[in-house]
Amino acid sequence: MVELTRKQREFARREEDILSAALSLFDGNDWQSVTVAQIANKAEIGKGTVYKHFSCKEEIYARIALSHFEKFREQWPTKIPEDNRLAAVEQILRLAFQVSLDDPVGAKVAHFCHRAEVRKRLPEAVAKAFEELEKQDQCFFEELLEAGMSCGEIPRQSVEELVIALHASFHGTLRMIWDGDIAAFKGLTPERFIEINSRFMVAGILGKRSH
Amino acid sequence: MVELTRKQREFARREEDILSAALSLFDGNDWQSVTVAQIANKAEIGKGTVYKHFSCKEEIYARIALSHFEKFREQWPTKIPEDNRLAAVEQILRLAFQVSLDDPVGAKVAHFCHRAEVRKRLPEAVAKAFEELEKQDQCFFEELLEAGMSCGEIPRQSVEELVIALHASFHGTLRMIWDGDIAAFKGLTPERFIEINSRFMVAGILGKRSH
DNA sequence: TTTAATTTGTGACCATTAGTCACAAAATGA
DNA sequence: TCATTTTGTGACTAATGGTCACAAATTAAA
Repeated sequence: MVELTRKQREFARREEDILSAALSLFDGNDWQSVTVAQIANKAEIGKGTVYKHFSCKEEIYARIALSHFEKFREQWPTKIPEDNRLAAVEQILRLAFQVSLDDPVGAKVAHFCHRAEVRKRLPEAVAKAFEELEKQDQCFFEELLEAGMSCGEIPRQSVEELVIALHASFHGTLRMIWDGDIAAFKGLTPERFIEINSRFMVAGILGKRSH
Repeated sequence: MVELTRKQREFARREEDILSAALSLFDGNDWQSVTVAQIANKAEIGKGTVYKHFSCKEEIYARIALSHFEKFREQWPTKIPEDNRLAAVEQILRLAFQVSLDDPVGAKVAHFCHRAEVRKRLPEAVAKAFEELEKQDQCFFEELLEAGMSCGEIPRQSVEELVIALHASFHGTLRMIWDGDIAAFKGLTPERFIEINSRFMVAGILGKRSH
């Protein structure tokens, strides 16, 4: 009985070893070119062993992404101020950006996992977990915006459309960072880039709609 | 003399054949998984011949991307109305989106070529051509926004920061389309997605800035 | 204890694919 | 007619994701 547990524990620990080896190797700029063999090497195990834990390379990505989402979830505010929903929206936006800056590897891998082609390759259960997490976040955000509009803090507009637009802006910001696009703007740091876009997003929420 | 020209013409025509074969194969969703062998096959030539025209696969991408930029450039407005710069900004924004919808393959390939990793692999001359085109577009856009602020149509703010934020929103919008991210929003067409984001971007230009 | 069954680890091996190269074919020029 | 240059080609190489037959270790049964 004790032996069985020990064996299971060691198996679980090996899985952690693989994930942390992957994490450390993904730290560079061209993380996508890290090979399974390199990960196995770093974790000091055979390549075949990796596939005893993960069905494919994408599942390693997915596990790192889910762990990133969890970090995000841990810092999610439990209580929303009743008197200033706009500030709450801005707070969550900035929190999301901050978490991405704090865990850059997890964030860029997570964003990579958004791609339809990647998702297709994931095991059913993992893909489901992704969808669930996203849906929850989105619902929460929608309710918050709705509440803000009800009490007049945010101009009345389609909540669904606003969420969609904020999504695009958010994704665009992070993807430009992870893909090295912001290098085109000389001397622009990720921090300042995020600051600029956070403010733009708030302006977009408050701005006059055409049509 | 005539013979030489004919040979050169045929060589050039073969290059076009390769590019158009690539274009037609990239039409599917997983265009990145199209192989050089498939392209050669479609163009009815040997694989080695492809490399007589292009130094690497990325250069094929780059050529398609440049041709896409050209299409964009052709429709670029020659004259900006002096009395309504905001409308002109919106017009160019929508033009950029429209060109991307009209030439989806070119657009997604062009966006892929933005990635730093891809650029690194391009021949010097091609990379230079990219940078040049982008710089020109950006300068033009900056001047337009500056003019709009001067005559009070657009709230006074940092032009540089505004351009950066619009970039992020624009990139995010298109990337979400090309990467299949908008499938998460049930029934959302690319057209409507773009419409929503165009309006959000205008709202962001006009909206109240915090700080 | 001994033996069978199950779990876990492994690297040689397979399939695929970007890119190379020695050579073939064709055109050009002397 | 023959040499030189240009262009075309597919077999070959290297790299990499993934598989599998087998080895080692653990557990269960006899």
